[in-house]
Amino acid sequence: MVPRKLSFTEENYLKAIFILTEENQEFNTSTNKIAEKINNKPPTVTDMLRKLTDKKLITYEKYKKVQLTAKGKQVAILVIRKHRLWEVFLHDKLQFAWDEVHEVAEQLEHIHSEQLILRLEKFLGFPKYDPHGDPIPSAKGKLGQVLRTTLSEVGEGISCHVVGVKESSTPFLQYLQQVSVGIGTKIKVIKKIAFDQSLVISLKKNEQLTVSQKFSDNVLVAS
Amino acid sequence: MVPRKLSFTEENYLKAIFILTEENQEFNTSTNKIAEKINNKPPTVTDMLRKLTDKKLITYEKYKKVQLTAKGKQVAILVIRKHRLWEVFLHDKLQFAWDEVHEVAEQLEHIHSEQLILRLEKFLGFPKYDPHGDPIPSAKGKLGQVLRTTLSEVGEGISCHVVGVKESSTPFLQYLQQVSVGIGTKIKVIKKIAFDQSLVISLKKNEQLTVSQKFSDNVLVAS
DNA sequence: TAATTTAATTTGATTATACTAAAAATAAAG
DNA sequence: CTTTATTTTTAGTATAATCAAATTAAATTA
Repeated sequence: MVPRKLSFTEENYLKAIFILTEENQEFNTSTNKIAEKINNKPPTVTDMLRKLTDKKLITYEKYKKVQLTAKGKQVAILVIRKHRLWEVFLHDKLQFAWDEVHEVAEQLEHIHSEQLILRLEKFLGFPKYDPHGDPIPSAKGKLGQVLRTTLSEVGEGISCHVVGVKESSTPFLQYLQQVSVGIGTKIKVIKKIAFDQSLVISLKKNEQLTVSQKFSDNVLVAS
Repeated sequence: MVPRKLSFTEENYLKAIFILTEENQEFNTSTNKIAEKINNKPPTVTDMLRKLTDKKLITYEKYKKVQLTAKGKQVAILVIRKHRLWEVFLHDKLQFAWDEVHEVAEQLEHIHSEQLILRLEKFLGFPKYDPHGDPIPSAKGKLGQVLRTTLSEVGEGISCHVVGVKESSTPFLQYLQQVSVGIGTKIKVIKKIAFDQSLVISLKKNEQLTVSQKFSDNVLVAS
């Protein structure tokens, strides 16, 4: 079913191709985009594309676009599944801050062991989302919907909880910490100021806070 | 202090050299022994020994013996620390069987993140031994004493608990499972048969079992 | 559509990790 | 203390992943 074990590098290419096609809502992508994503030079990518084509993980002809095959897509999704489950582990169990989980998960996602991931998933209580609010694919490779919007799109009187941020600059993350907003924080939108799209929100009972549009545009929430 | 990040391969060589010198209670080891340990051919080892010498991780001159430097030893011990902590995680938290932890830990031991290991150790409650009964080195690289003997050395009337096995062949491990002996199993030595060194042992109350010398020589216990 | 710009590939090297076959050094045996 | 056997290294290749420089194909612009 799943092909023989792939190298870290091969897995990273497949993941990059998957992410590039997903985030641009397209079926395919190109050599240079992949090169930039992976921090490699285009000639390196060309070589790898040949190799992945031979292994039937992508479809590709030279000077043309790159597309994942069903098999390649499955591998990519499973790598993403591993990445996100490890992120949950690092955040929930080891108390890694939300913005520290990625780098380590980049390494952990390449550990080869189906059992490990099945058991990890169970240990974590079958989480549906990672600490950034991205959905965790199922063991069968089914990728859930992204159930989130920006805080700015939430209507008056509606409650939601924080699942991630769009921007991850240090000043923004520090500001969030300062006002005690993090993953899981419940927020109720009290009022929308029509003038500048500021929001009056309540965190806990009796605690209100006014935030700018720039703030609410960069906080990702789910209901 | 610690040199720049080493490759998986380099770390594996250092670990192999460390284990070979430790288990033979010597200061040094040889090309062929290393080759056998890591399932490579001698010429491959020679090349790597050159490289590790350049990096001042070992001392070595051609046709002579191999010895770890202080630096090399430290790296080796930290790899072993990571390996054993991951084994505890796999066994205690993910319910991996005792004989399934090794393979996955072989991969996990090469994840580079000091924070990860410090937090993992805390999460696991600062364990002193791995599921095989081997001591877990401290963050500073201090390696504890091995507090164990073989079951065959336990005197009549004395109780102990299983911390590991010497042999790990499938038939032996299956036999252990069959008689419900695993990590943590409490054993009391009832009688020693002088004739052939068989042991009569009790597991739970009212449950006695007679085992051969070959068996008791291969079960590791601590009091 | 011809000229130019951009994208992608080819060519030729490089580093890391392996191997086989042959040679050399050391150790063991007589 | 030679001869033989063992251990280890050299020499020459191989694969995977990477790059810079030069070339070719495709896309864009005039």
